[in-house]
Amino acid sequence: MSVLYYNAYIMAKKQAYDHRKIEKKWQKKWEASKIYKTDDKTLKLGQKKFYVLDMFPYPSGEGLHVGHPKGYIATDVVSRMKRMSGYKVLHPMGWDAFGLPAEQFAIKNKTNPMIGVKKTVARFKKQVSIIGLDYDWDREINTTDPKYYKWTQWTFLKMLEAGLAYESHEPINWCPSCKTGLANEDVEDGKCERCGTPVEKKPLRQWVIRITKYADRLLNDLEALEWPEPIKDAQRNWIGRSEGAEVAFKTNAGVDISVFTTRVDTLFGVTYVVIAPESKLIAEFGDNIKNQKEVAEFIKNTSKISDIERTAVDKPKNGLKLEGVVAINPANNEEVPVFIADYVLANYGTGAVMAVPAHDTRDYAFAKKYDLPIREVIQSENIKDEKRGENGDKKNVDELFVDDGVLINSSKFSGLNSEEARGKIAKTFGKLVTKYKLRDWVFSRQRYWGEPIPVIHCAECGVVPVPYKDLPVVLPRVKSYEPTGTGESPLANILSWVNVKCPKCKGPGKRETNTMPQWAGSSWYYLRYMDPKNDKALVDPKKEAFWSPVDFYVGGAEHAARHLIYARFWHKFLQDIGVVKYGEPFKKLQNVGLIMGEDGRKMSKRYGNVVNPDTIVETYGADTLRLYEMFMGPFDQEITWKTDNIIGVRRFLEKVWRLQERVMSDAGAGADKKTGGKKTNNSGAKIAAEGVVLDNPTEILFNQTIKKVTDDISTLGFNTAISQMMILVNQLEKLETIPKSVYLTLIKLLAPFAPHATEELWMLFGEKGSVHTSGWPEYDSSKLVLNTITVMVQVNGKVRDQFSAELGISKEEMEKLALDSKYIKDNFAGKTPSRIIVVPNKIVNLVY
RNA sequence: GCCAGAGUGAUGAAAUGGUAAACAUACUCGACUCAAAAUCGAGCGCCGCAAGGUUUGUGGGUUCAAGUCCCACCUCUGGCACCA
Repeated sequence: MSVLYYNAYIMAKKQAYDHRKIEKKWQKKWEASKIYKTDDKTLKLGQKKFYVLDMFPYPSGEGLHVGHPKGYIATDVVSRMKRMSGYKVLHPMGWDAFGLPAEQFAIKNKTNPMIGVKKTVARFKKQVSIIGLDYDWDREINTTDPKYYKWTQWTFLKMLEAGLAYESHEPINWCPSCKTGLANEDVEDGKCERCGTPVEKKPLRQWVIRITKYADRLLNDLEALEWPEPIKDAQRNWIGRSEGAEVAFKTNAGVDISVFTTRVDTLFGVTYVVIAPESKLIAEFGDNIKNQKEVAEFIKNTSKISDIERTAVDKPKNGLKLEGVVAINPANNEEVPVFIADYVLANYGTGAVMAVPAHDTRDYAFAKKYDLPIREVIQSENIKDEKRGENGDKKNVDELFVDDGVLINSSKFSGLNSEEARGKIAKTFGKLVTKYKLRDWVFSRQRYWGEPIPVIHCAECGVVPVPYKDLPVVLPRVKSYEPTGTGESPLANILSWVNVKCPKCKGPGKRETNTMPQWAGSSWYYLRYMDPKNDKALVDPKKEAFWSPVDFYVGGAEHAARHLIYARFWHKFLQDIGVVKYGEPFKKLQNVGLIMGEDGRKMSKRYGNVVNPDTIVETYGADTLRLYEMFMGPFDQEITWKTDNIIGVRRFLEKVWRLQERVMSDAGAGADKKTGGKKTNNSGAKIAAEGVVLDNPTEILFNQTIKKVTDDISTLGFNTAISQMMILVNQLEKLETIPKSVYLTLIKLLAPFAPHATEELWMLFGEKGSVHTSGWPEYDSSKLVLNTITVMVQVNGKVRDQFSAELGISKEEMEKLALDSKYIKDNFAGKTPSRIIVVPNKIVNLVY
């Protein structure tokens, strides 16, 4: 049915469920009565608390599409259910608003980004509000608020004090289009994550955070987290721990080349050594290098090509021999040549590798290209000698074998397997070490719209932190937000801001003009919600102790290796300096599956497939939108939006609405308080006096529904929770009368999903207060199974017949009834089964 | 290449090793209606008029019993990737 048509239909049904009136009314009332406000005047440790958090959004100018609120609705359902269950609930919302999108908007419109952010926040908030989410808006935060970023800067200074923040001049990832340096995490496939431009290497002074110091803790503490395994794996992968060995190769230049390898068992197979073109060793070799000119040229050419070209896997490896330099393999004292090559990375391991072409794909390709010797030192345990030349001569063997195996040609280590050999060889010729792929966090951006890094450069004193009392260092207004592209941020042009006195010597100083990356503010925002107005501390320790950790965190999987790593790191640092108690910020994490456009592509303006939630709310209602997004499919799964399918949950809500006409007082409940004036007829009064009870099958279904909805919300099986309620409603529809207590229980179960309609019905039945602060229903565990059961008769595991019986029927009785069944009599008369398996109350399997 | 996840009707999907396809959409037929919509009723994996048979990516295995557990393979999705 078309949206237009449905509109007309709604208009015609004035008597019926009118979501427009109901939803606006209750949103206003809730706002006025502040029923969702989190009261933290009294916080007792041990009190039932639940902190449920959405990854806060970046309020972009485009506004919401229908996919954005999916996660918010889920946390809303959980938060409402927990509130009804008697928990003290914290469910806040805020804005992550520093960074490029807001800045680009500012450049385009020549307005201060603060103004742009205000506008987009207002729009965003309005869109979120009409969905009826139960946020405590008194706790709203914004990362661009100086009162907020004061504490982001404060933490940076603490890191500086702790030696975790340092200045570096190493070449970093540089996006020539965004004109800023990027962290490793901001580079995807060698391209800028933001704009897709291939990233270049650029030597630049920058602030870097020593996140690598936390690598092992970040890795080990993953174990205890209730996070989806794929996300944990992504983090493990990103941290990339490898156990290996460092071995020093002496050179004729008097400088050792230290190499890192995970395959020290192949040490006897080294036929050359390769160092990264950026390696400092090259300078240290000095005049020993005879082909200086070519080397300089090679280095220059390598630095020019972008990372994306350089790291393409199938790209031929380029290298150059350092003439005049030889390294000595400590294992056999053999002299081997030294190369520089683009396939060796300067910032991993030691920036130098020992090349074993017989047992490493890259070394093999390089050796083939430059015609270098290949020496086999590992043999497969399975394959015998068949692949090798006559007389055991392995000199010209060019077979590539990369697995573990048995050592050959390795003096006294020959015959050991790879694993044993690694330990022994490392001990003899080097040392065991652990390396991580994780890189230190490049923390400077040469852009305007970010938190100023609170340090002052003084010619006399060097880097001087801004005194804590002078925080925040407020981002000044500028005329132009354009990045300069020179490696300086636009802030450098505001001399009145830049030029300050050195806090130490009172001499002339200059403010740092780099700003922090977008991920800074979001690394600790969940702590600020606990205590949003505190000007004396990042968070009050008592409040932190009460609310931490976040019990349930919901957001997109794309943050696996960025926000979620940065936040964990930041938190651990705050733990180390005593600001927070626990080592992990987010106890349980759940990913939202994306909602795709009807054409199966990502929802985007570009494809014209964006569905706006406002339209859906206007046409079908917020409650319907909420139910639909929860009913679509498994929560964490990517799913295609289909406006046509919304009608199903809308029909369900209307059925629930209409059921109110059949509601009667329960047995013994006395006169009905009022059912909205609808049930005052004679028959109704009579039944009310006598009371209504459910028949056994419905009563069982009713209790099963309470159980299933309760369980499913906890395990995020929202879709099955809703279908269970649909089953109950379909059953209740068949009844003449419904006990009021049953109906009100249904309303409560539905309340987290459809808060407006249920609140209206709650009121219509004259119940006190709000359904959302009423208690969560409990089920009668003695009434979960039917008295009469259906037993299946199987032959060799295939269902052939069935019979009904009383619950609790004995095994013997079941067996007898099965043998008496028609199918068995017709087909197996007179035959005795070789085996009979009886599953109590369920199945009899006869094996013939 | 490495790591992880997923393959079930026309569609979204459901199923503690125990009746596969619940719930919902679409579709077909019927009731109501001058008519349409809404609503209600019936049907709806595949083969078959029916009785019945058969079905969870492919092939094997474990089990009385497999969508579910194990092995191999195919396909798709996501993450990582010259990380030594």
